Amino acid sequence: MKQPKRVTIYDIAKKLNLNPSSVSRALNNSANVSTTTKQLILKTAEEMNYKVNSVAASLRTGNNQTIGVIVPHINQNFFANVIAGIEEVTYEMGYNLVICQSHESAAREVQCVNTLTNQHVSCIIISVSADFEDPGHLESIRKQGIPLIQFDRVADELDTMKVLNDNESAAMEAVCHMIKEGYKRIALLEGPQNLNIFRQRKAGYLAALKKYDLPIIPELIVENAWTKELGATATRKLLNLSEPPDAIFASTSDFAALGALEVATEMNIQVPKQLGICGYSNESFTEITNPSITTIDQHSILMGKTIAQLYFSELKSDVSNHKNQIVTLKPELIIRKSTKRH
Amino acid sequence: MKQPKRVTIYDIAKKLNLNPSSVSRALNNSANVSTTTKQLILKTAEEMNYKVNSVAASLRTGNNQTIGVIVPHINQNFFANVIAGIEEVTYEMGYNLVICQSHESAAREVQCVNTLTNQHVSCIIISVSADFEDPGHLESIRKQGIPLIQFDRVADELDTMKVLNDNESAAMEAVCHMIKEGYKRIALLEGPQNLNIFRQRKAGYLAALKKYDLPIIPELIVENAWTKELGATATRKLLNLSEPPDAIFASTSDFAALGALEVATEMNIQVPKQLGICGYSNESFTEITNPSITTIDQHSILMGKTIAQLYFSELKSDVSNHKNQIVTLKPELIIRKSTKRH
DNA sequence: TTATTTTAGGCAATCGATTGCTTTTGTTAA
DNA sequence: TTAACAAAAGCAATCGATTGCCTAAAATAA
Repeated sequence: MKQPKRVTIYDIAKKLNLNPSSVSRALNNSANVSTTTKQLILKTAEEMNYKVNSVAASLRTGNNQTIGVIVPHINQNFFANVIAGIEEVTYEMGYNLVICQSHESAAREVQCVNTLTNQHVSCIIISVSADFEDPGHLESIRKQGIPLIQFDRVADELDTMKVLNDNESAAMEAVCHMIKEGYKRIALLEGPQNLNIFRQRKAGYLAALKKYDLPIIPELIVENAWTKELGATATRKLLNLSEPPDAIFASTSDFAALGALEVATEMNIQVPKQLGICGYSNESFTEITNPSITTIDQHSILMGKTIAQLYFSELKSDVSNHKNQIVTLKPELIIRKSTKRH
Repeated sequence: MKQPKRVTIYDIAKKLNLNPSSVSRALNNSANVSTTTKQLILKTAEEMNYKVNSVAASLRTGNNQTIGVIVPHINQNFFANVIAGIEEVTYEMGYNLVICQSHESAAREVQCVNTLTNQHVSCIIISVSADFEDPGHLESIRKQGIPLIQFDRVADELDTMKVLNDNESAAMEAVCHMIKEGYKRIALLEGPQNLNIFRQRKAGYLAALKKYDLPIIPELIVENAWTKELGATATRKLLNLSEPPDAIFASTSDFAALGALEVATEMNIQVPKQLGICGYSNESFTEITNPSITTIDQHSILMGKTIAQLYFSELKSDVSNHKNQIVTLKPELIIRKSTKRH
């Protein structure tokens, strides 16, 4: 492919018999250029269709106004919304986003981190992959001196900026709501416990049981029921127990809740009368299932905005010895028909 | 924020008493470095935690292995999936994506184009915003010598690479299917006609009517029914006509179809018996509504992959006078309950 | 052993914008 | 008219990696 040579400040300088430095100053509207020549330069730049080469500018200034984002999948509602929220703020500040997907693979996550650090991005925002174990690559980000913000799924032990959801209290609230609705044998579909969010949701579930003096029944706690299919399988198993649960808290996702609902419908078990179902994430479909599914909204767009704002506020406050801020957002329980017994 | 100085090839060269050029060659595994020193350099680079500065490399080589993507919203299923598809291929090739949202605003789209061209991205991939009118900014991309790929929503008149959906034939197929199911007064919810995709879908609708010798009834064609709310409003209006339609083709989106379904349910009109409904896009919820909604799948991930592959194939074929390739994908009609009368 | 060819590595320019410092020009005050 | 100062513009180094060209050293051939 042909690459026509692009106009540089040297071309403008030569044409006007000026020095490139003056052209640069004029374009950046900085001091020491007379108004007349500034006008002239701007006009000529326009005429010659000049576009700044921000790669060169980045190299010189060491600041590339780019933020890297690493998420498991961009085509998942939650992450897509978080990114949209981040972008809303960064765009206003003239920053760009470079987006990478880890595809839930730690190995690929490491590669993403490398590409971003090589690019000298101004900041890296990450939500770690499902098989995350070793935070070595995250530490290397800090070693490079690049600000790091973890969100949602984080390496707890790492001292970085964080934007979190209060999963524990949200889960607790959800389970308490179910208990108040009269459910007594509440099953839990849990996610991989190496991820903080799933540990917290489980903790919330246990706390709610404890609060109401309900027993913890191990056979009602099902590991790794993350997808619709796994949720369905787990539900089928649960409902075939000699003492089946009267409610299911799909702490992993709304998809698992949907799987549960489909199995219940298929087995002719009435929701919410015979079985209560609560999901997690407020996916758009939860509103339109029959019955609609009670779930937890994570305010994903707000989360994105919060993340970006955190970065810019840190950027301004150049106090050298400050603590890494942790912001926790409160998710919201959305009560719908799938748990309304009364 | 503190920015510890990063290790450069000069640091490595100094430490080993070598020339930076040798370090560069060793790191790039190019010729003219002995195996011994190459090993030594790689080992030292590793030890010193060296990371290439790809900004500097980009400036020198003029190739930054970055592709810019501009879409209206990244948190819309179709676009999120297309991007995921693009990323799948570009990642393999060692390219990065810079993603921008136009938020359906032409003005903002122009700004996105500017940021991307300033960054000298290797390619720009775009699906234009809803209020798109003037392709000036797209032409400027070509003037800068940056390859441009338009997809889905495109400026027809502009000679660029394109990846399209065959909206017309898909819409025609959908409407023919409805006619075969016995629907006779089929309404159309249409989108902004400045966008090619909506013009094509309308054309498909008209072609189907023509094929079966059905009359075109202007009062059954509703403009700008794009969202769930607008779809609902339009449906309410349609169903209150003296001669209401017996089917609705929501060519704008599944959301409009969902709005239609909700209004029908609310008015106690049976779907599909009294009213057939067909959407567009195969959003995940269409499968789980009651009844499930007939729709058109656009193979969005495949589209993304196709776009990326198109870029790389063009990159290889450096024939200087070639035509801009146009790839058209065939969407797939997904027949569900909302149109199955028989 | 000498001549010739490879191979390894060094030198220095380059990509394009930015910026501290110096010089020139212009303006004002003495 | 000249000195003093400010404003405007020029000079040149810099950011870090890459690469064409050149030289020195090593390997091979004569």
